[in-house]
Amino acid sequence: MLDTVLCVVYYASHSIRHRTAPRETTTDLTELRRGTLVLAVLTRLKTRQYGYSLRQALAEGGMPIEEGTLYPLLRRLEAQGLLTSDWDTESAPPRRYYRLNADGRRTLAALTEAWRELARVMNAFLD
Amino acid sequence: MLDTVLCVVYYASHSIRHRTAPRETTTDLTELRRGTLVLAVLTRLKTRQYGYSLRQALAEGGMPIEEGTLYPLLRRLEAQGLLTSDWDTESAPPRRYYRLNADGRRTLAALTEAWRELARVMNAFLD
DNA sequence: TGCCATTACTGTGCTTGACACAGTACTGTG
DNA sequence: CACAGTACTGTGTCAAGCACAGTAATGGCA
Repeated sequence: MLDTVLCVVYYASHSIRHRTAPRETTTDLTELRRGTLVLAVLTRLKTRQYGYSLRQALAEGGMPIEEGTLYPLLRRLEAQGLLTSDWDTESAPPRRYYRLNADGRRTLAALTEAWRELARVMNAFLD
Repeated sequence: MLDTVLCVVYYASHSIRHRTAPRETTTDLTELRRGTLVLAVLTRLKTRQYGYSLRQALAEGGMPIEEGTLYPLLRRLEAQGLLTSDWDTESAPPRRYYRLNADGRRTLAALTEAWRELARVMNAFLD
C-alpha cells in the first residue's frame, strides 16, 4: 500500500505545474480551423487570384483570414513549389497574382481526400 | 512607369526571404487534424476514461494521438476547468481517470457546433 | 527469482503556423 | 492636400503537436 502511494506521488508530483492564465476555450476555434485554412486557400487558387481578392473570397465563403496570416501562407505555398506568383503592374494599383501549378493541384487533391477522411472520423465521433 | 517599377521593387524586395528546407506537404495532415484532436478527445470523455484507454479508443476511431500530445492536452483541459481527474489505485496498475464536468460538456457542445459550421464551409469550398 | 514486454504516466525541447501589430505604396475622391 | 480604401510586406509572440526520453507497476515466462 505504501508502495502504491509512492507511485501515485511520483506521478502526481510530476504533474504539479502551475499554468499562468490558461487560454479560454472560446479561442479553440483558432485551432479548429487551423489546418483547414491551407486547404481553403488552395481551393480558391484553382483560378488566378491576387491576395486581397482571395482574402475577400474566403471571407465571403465563411473563412475569414488575417492578412498577417494569408500573405505568409502564400509565401510558404510558393516556397513549397505549389503555386506561382506574378506581378501585374498594368492595372492600378499593382497586384500580385497567385495560381496553383501542377504540384499544387496534386496537393489540393491529396488534402481534399485527407479532409474527407478526417470529416468522416469526426462525424463518427460526434454521433 | 519608373514609379510603378519602384513600388514593385519595394514589394518584391521585401519578400526576398530564403527559406531553409521547406517542409514537405505530406506532413500537412498534422495541421489538418490539429484543431480536431481536442474535440475528438472531448467526445470520448463523456464517460470516465483513463489516458491509455482513451488513446486506444481514439486510435480505433481513426484518430491516433501521441502520448506526448495526449497527456499535456488532458492537463490543459483540466487546467481550463473542463474536466476532472482522479487516481484509481485499487486496481493494477494505478490509473488516472478523466471525465468532463459541466463546463466541459458545454464546451463540447459549442465546439461541436463550430465544427459543423466549419465542415459546412469546407464542403462548400470543395464543391 | 529475474528479465522482459506491456501498461500507464510525466517531462523537455523543437517546430510550425496563426495572429497582433506595424509599416509601406498606390489610387481615387472631396 | 488629406483621407480612405486597396494591396502588400515584415516582426515578434504564443500555443500546441510531436519526437524523444524517462519513470513506475504488473504479469508472464524461463
